[in-house]
Amino acid sequence: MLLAPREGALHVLVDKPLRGSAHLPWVSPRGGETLPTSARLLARRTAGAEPGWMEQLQAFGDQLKHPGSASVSVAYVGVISAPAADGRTARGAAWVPVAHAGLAGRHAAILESALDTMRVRLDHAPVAFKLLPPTFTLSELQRMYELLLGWTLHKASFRRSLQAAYLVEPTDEWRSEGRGRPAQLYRFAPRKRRQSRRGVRFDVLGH
Amino acid sequence: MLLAPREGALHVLVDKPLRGSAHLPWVSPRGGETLPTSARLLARRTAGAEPGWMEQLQAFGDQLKHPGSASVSVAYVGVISAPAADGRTARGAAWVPVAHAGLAGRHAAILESALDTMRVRLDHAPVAFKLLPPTFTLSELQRMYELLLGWTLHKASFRRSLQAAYLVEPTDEWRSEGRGRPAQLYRFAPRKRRQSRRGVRFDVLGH
DNA sequence: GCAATTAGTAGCCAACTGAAACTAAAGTCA
DNA sequence: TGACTTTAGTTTCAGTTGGCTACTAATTGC
Repeated sequence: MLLAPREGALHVLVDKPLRGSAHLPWVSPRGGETLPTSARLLARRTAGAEPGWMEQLQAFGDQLKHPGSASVSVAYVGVISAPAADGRTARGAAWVPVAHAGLAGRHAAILESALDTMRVRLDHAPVAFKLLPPTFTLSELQRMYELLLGWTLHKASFRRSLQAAYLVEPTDEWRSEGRGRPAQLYRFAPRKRRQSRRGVRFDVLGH
Repeated sequence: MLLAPREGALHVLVDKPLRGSAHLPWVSPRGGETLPTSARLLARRTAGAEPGWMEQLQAFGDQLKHPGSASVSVAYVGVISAPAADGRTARGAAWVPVAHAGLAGRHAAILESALDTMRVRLDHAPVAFKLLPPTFTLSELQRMYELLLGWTLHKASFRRSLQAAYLVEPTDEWRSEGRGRPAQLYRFAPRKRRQSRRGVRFDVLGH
């Protein structure tokens, strides 16, 4: 499943057949390919670009047909940066906003769970950074996070925790975007720091 | 991969062949079984009991042999409560402490990653509660968390966040364990509450 | 009665977080 | 030129969280 931030909304790449409902792109891997390679090839073929970040989601066991020969689908999520996603997509494939994906029941559930997983991974992998150019303004970074998360963040808090984590460093360049004060450009430059052992977060054990 | 808290330490169930190094139990599913069913059957066969909690970890693509026929291994983690794990294990299978599992390189890496994943899920699924009897003392609950996490927690903080999350409710029973003050028994009774939208946790984006 | 042991609570302090209000630097337009 | 708008970035404050120490409570063993 491929996601891309386009025109201020998160989009998902779907296959729209001439008749029948939309579904997610899939492929049956050829011999000699590893799973991640297959997924990347599928991305390149359907979206015309390689994802900036990609991770395995889950394996689904379809009906197993013969003893010993299991039929398993392995789902991946990938995210493609906006400019790369503007390349040409495969015939029949189209970017649609995740809010109006119009997928059938099962595929809609996969999409929901994929979004949840991607949002959790956002805390652990530099997904947002891979979707931005090498240097970016902090407002761009925040807008990217908000787009991926689907909700808004507070500017001061966002910058404070970013500062505290030593993830970015300022360059000496500034960018003027027309109106408003020019913004300083930053680059992703994480510095190692010891991970503190947190307690248990009972509050997210939601039901 | 099956885990169980036994004698104050987290144990993992390994297959110990007569010669060669230990490895994790595995199975090639029969026709007509779904993936979770296969995993539960494997658990019952090797550990003699069903896990109280089980989730899919990851799929590994081994070398794909023929076009169209992919060979994929799907890894699961499960956790079995202490009494259930004391049943009879399959021939050649044995519970060993995770700290001294003595697995070969690739399997050792899988174990490490499985533990990490399980510890993250601990915040999101009632893993610890499924490993305890229906009623339990708060000290038992804390010890279970510490055992699964592998580090100690602070009593007061633990109880405070547990209280704030409305996850347990007190019964009117008390248990005396020999020496010391008797402990009140609690039961797992999560009450719904709206999930607040947290900001971004840059601090866990470790490298 | 008194020490030892385990359960449970109170309160302090530092760190974190959300919100609002502020300053700063640019463009727009009369 | 100078008020107004827009975006960037900082400061401050108050409320919450989380780790820690120190306390009280109830039981057994001697």
